[in-house]
Amino acid sequence: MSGIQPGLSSLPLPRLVRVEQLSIDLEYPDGNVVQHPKGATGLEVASSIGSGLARAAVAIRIDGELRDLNRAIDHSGKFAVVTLADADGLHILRHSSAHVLAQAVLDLYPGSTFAIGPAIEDGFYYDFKVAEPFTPEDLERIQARMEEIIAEDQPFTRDSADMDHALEIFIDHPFKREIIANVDQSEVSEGEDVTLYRNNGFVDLCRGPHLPSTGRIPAVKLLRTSGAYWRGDQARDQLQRVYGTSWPSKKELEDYLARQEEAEKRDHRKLGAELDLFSFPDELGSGLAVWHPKGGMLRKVIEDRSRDIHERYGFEFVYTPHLAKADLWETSGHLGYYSENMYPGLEMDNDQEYRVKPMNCPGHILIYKSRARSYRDLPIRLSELGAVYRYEKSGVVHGLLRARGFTQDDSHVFCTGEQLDAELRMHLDFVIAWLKDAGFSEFEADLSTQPEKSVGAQERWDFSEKTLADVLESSGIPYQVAEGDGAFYGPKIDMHVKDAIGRRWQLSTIQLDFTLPERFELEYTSAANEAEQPYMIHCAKAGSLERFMGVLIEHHAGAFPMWMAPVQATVVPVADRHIDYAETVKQALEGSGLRVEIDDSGDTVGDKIRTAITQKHPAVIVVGDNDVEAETVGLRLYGEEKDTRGVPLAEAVARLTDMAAEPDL
RNA sequence: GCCGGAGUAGCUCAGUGGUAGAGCAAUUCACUCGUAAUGAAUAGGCCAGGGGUUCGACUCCCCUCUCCGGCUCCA
Repeated sequence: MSGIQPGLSSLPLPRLVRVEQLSIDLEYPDGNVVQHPKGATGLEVASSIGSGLARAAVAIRIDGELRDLNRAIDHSGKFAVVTLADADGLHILRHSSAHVLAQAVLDLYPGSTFAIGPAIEDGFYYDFKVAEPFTPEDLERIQARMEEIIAEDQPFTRDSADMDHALEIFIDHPFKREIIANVDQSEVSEGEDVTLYRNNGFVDLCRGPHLPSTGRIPAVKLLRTSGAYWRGDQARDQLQRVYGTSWPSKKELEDYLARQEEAEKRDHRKLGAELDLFSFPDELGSGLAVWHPKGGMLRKVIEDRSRDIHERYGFEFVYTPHLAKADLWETSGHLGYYSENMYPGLEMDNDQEYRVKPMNCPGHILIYKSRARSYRDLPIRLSELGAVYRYEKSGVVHGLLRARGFTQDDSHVFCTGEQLDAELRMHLDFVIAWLKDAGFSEFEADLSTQPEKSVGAQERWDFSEKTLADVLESSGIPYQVAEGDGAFYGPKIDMHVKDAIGRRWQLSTIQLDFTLPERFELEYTSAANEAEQPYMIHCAKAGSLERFMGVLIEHHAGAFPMWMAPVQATVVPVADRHIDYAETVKQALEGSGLRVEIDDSGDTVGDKIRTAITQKHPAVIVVGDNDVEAETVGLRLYGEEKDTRGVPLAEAVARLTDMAAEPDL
């Protein structure tokens, strides 16, 4: 591949210092001032201000609008050179890479046709309809052809066509014709019905901008293929999608691939097996997990924490069965609109059908309804670690993140309209406290509002949405409004966290529900002695314990904060004669509530330490002759390469106990 | 559910139309060791399950199950 050299991201960008009638001066951070004539093309500008920038420049921004580098700039001088170091530059790089991909595929597979090929986060893809699905060998062939096209450094040129001409150009490409037919005329410039980009005979429908030429792609790699529906619609053609990534330098490509590998190492399914936390035995069925003792301890710690914090926030604990009569699910409406996700009914002798619960709400509602409620009873806050079963489609099951059986840390609050604001504030506090304690520090919320089809009184929607927005606003948590993205039964806040390697996960959800109180005819008696319908808030702070723990495993890469680690310390006796003392040490630690194991295998010290570190135990305590005599230990903490020897036992216990303390409630 | 890939020892993976292999883990023995792998020996398999082709199938074909990567879905 030819083109740009590494290190461009450090290039100094000029600032505009003077605009006169005939010229523009740009001053570089190093004080160098360069002049060039007004009305020059972006390419000329870039050339006139230094060869480094000329090589780095991929586009130009004029008055905020991105343009191809080789199109003339305007005469205002309000422009900025865009390089691959910019987000816009990267986007252009990836979009241009997608064009090269399409060009390569159309070259190599005559008769194939292409659909869309956008830049996406970290890369790009292109969708094709081909006679045979791509194989891994095809991917290599396509990559090789792409590299040829890049080596040929074909210039990208912009062109436009009227509708009829464009339809003619893409006569053999029905997906393109469909796009052309749907072009929104309000979005194209005057005189150009559609814009096209050409390079060396290849032409694609595109708004641009593009790199000046194919040779400006420094590093590109195809990653995988998959099926994808045309326009995301299951009922339409299934196309072959090719994913790839491209970067400003080979180094950055390699770094990206290394990050992907790092993410793979954190995969909770892999760590779950390595750390002996859980498994998904075939014998149970897809999406059904068993928790092994280590994972079970981790889960117990999290469940205990969940109960403690629920109690602190004023929730009461309830228990509801896993089965209920079909009638209940009829009343709740689940059989009407959720039955695809429900396990089939169990027929009983007396003709009674039972269903396994996919949600906990109806059970909690029955508790509410078990007696008449007064406004004096509200708010009622019920919570349960409730196991639910949902028949997820076979292709979507994904370890703990998408299982068929899972446990929600579910709660339902029933309150009056006046109480809604305070309740929602409490929920948001709760959720943030919970997530922070688990080790997350970056949060983003989505506020999803009323969709087109919805149920419930409009005034309730308006009031609730406003309250949710107020609560979010005063919390200071960054959020975005997902207009129309709410459930049909109510608006909601979804809380996302960023993990240690920057991925975004949705965990907590706080949802209003206007339909269940209606369907179950929930009431309370107001101060005015009138029957009122309560507001109902669903909330899961972790989401599901399984999913939460899956995310935790990936976030911490299996090295949990000490308070949740299933084994907090491993005691390693140097030789068999030290086992008695190791036992003493273990008991001392256990006396302070620590979870401790002794490695009394016949392995060498080095081997035992290796095992403990591989298992990511927070502390390794080595005891030998010196320690027995002096009542000391050798202490080595996870992540530290050096140990500390001769630590008095009492001090080690105190230190570790301190380190293992749960965050304050 | 859809498209593609895969399923061989507990794990990671070789392998071939002619009766199955390695490393790690396990077990046993020796070693008793001071901070990331002590040595030797042993054992371990219905090659995911079922059907077919063949003199012969782990290998080729079909079906099922499970997993992986995506798509779609996650009222």
